[in-house]
Amino acid sequence: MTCMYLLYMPELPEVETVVRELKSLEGKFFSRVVVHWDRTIEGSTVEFLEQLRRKQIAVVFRRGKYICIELNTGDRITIHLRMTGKCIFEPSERDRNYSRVEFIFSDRSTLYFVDTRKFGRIKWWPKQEEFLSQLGPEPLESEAVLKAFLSCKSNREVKKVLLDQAILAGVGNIYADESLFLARIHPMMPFVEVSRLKLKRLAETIPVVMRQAIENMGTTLSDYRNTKNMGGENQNYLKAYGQTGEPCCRCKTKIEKIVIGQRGTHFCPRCQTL
DNA sequence: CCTTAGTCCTGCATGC
DNA sequence: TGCATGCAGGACTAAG
Repeated sequence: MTCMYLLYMPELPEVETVVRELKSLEGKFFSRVVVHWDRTIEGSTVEFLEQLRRKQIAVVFRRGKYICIELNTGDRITIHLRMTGKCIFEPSERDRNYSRVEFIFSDRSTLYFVDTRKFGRIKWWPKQEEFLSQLGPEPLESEAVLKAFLSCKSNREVKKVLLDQAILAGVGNIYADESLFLARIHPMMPFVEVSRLKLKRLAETIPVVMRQAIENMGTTLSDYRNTKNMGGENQNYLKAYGQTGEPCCRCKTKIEKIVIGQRGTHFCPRCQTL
């Protein structure tokens, strides 16, 4: 048994789990913000700090894979965790070495943005600016997903379409593989060639996969932790992702791993045919 | 319009 | 044991 080194990718369910905890920030005032790694802030860090100065948080919500923080001024802040980003109130010793931004509030509580690989991004959006307008619909209702599919005429592989945030907002590598496995669609299949029946099946599957993962507080493979530094449970329910060489739960054929668009893709070659 | 490759980053795994 | 190398990847950008 080889020890698999798996990365964590915060997708919609992981971000949703974090956002639910970050709701505790609503009503708090920024007291001091410290930026340790400048590139974490998109745009001008000086302006970022200026715009947050003494402002109050009104609402915390999620859009796709973005954590959204709306201020009383109507301006917003987005946090994208990318690969290894974490929002933590009580960092471990190790976490402290990778703390990129710290938000200190007037009640003396502190939110640490910890990010080993420095891919995560935090951005301030003025009230009047168009906000995350390039994102597709949320993949939590099968009707919305089917509608998005039916208006998509892409010739790209179905897996690539699922990862395209402009088509659906929030699906990432893990849940794309899981959804395609459950819907029995080969990830390499050109999207336009997927039958109407299979598209309908996929549209019904994705929200189920997402909701189940939210219920399980997300998938923890290596780095994912919620704000209390605890992992989720959904990794125990994965049927395709990270199961390379393991028997398919339906037909016992070994799960294979291929690369599509520079991303590891797991599927059952018997259940998911071209 | 499309698709592909490169970029950012670092820890961990592998190989010699 | 130690050191070099390569791999992973979300979103963006540049090139073809």
